[in-house]
Amino acid sequence: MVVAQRHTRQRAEILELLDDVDEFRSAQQLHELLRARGSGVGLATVYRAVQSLSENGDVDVLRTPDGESVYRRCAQRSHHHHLVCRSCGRTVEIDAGQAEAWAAQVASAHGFDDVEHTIELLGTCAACRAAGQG
Amino acid sequence: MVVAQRHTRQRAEILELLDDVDEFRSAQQLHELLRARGSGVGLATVYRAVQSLSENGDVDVLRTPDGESVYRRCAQRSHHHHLVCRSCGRTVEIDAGQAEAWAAQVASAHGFDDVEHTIELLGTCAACRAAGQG
DNA sequence: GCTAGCATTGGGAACGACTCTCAGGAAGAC
DNA sequence: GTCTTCCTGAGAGTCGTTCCCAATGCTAGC
Repeated sequence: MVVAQRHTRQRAEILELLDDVDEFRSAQQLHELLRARGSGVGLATVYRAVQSLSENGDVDVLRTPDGESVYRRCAQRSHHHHLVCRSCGRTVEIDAGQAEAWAAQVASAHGFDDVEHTIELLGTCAACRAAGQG
Repeated sequence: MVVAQRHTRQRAEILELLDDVDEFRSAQQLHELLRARGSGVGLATVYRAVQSLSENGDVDVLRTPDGESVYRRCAQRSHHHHLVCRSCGRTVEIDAGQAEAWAAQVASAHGFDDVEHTIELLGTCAACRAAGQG
């Protein structure tokens, strides 16, 4: 049976916040932002929400180098990858067709099946580079 | 001044263990394996060792989906990627020239500089597939 | 609108990976 | 052998995340 996803104020607030924010944010950051907006949503609830949202494919999850999970509501619901600015967090959604073809080919060359891939790009965007040099 | 890396029994044991093991292992697993071998190396020491080894490029680090860092001594010291069997952990080191060219090109198309990339492949190897089907 | 049933919530405790602290020990220079 | 300095190990601490459970509040049925 399908699990009934109840519509609650908390979940709505979290979704609304995710729509307002363009960068990847951790659950803790989202929690703080909600508090700053005057919402009393609990941390555990934020964790539960982003988890179920990511399971449904409504938000994308990334792992930061220090092991924190960060979440973002992406324009594309289909499979894609991210090019993230290490300085300002600006995120570009990229189609990874070429890299995926490569991944599939490499995998089959080594006799591997059911291959998933992790492909993320981290760089410095033009604006931050200009700001850094100026 | 260059930091002097002292040669200790513990570090030697950890390196030796890493040479014996072909799959990616977490610090905790390495610690257990050392204990099983009768070595009294402490967990903190294992963490310190793998950290400094990975900083020197002597071991490769990966993050498991559940946020654990896993380490492996690779044949190639130069930059490469991994194709890992999700079932038995068998690891193939792959040259990622093509994917890297793609990454660099995508990045520059969006005005990004100094791009690092994370590219890892996870699949089921031929042996495990055969075993699973049999 | 009221009620019952049940998923959701929230606060705090628990958990797991990892790091820090600090006193004792060992490696390397002389 | 002695001395200096770095390394070690046990346990406490940190931090992100999940669990627990009583209270809350959706939702459906009336």
